[in-house]
Amino acid sequence: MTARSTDTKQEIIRIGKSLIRMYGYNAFSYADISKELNIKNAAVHYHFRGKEDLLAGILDNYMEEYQQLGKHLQASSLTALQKLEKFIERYSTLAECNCICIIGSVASDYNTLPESVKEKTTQLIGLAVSMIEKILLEGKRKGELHFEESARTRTLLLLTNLAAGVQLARISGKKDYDAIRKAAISQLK
Amino acid sequence: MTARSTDTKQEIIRIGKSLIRMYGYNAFSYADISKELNIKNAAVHYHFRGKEDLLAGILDNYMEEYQQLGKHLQASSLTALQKLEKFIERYSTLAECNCICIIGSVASDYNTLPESVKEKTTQLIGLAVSMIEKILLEGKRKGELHFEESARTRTLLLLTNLAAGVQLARISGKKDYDAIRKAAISQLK
DNA sequence: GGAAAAACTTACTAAGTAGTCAGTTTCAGG
DNA sequence: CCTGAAACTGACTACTTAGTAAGTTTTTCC
Repeated sequence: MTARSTDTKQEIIRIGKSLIRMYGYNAFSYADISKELNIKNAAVHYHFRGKEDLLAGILDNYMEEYQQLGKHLQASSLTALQKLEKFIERYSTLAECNCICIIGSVASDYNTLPESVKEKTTQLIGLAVSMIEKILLEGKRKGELHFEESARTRTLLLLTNLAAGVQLARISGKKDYDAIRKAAISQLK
Repeated sequence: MTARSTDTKQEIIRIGKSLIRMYGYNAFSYADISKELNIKNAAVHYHFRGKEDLLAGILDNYMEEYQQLGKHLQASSLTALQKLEKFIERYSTLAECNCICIIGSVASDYNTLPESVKEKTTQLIGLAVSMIEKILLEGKRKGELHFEESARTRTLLLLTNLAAGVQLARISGKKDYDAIRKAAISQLK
């Protein structure tokens, strides 16, 4: 909104995060960002030399977000199930605004991403997986959650249900996402 | 390869199908197709007036493919589990060539697709879902497969595991896809 | 208040995009 | 063999893209 503010860089990332989940890496442009911020596209280039630098910034931001969420959940007094539901809530929010998750977005566009950021996508997924894995293990230990496969495999099953669930929700509607969400949770109880 | 052949139109669709699963709708161009076929981009426009017509052709082709597969499986003497594995095999092939499935591809790019083809994506997913649903129902009836949720919900769980599974495989490797595949099948036994 | 650094604009480039149209080649059928 | 339709080429357009360079405004801090 207000140009020439000290947090333009953060605003660019904020809008970039939204655009990449809404349209994907190849379908948004510097013009989309500069228009929304009422600045010129050269100003965006001032903060992020190239599109791959912007993508790197966006991914770094998501990693901080995930790490913060992980710490927050770990320090909380919630049950494992409640922690899991807190995480899943993020996806429910996405399903409501026709967005897909950042993981599904970069995974879909992976073959077109600049080499310099591919490694970051691996790290991001690693963060998300280990966060869920910890919650599942805690839940199993405390007898709150039940599953037979390894915690990692269970994590992958849940994460793919959610990631593709919000993708599907765009086309076949939010009801399908809700069915997936409920079934995925009840499988773990 | 050979230009001026009578099946240029089919060749365009063949290459388009590959490109859309490899890079997504927004990341391939008429130039990619014309180069591979050694023809000019105007020739591609001769067969498909615009990119949205090409996408429509690609989706129609996938629908035929699914319908044919559905009939073929129904007429076969395979067990429900074997039918399911035949379907899942398609995804394993995708995971090996860094491709994602057409459903995940159009779902990821959905917000950027021309309005005229959005309906077709709904139909395509409907076809895939009902095909798997039938197999699951048959398996349950014959006592070969076991699940508590509705067949449709079970179908959605499986389809999302597979669709996001091949997406994830691009980044974190094929091992994760294999773990998902095995777990998803054994859940139904 | 003045200098230096940060933030931004103006004005541009080069490349790639889908798409058009007039003309040429190829091919099938009478 | 000739004609007409189908398939394709050559040469273009209008537009969008990421990206750059030089100059201007704003902010910070001594």
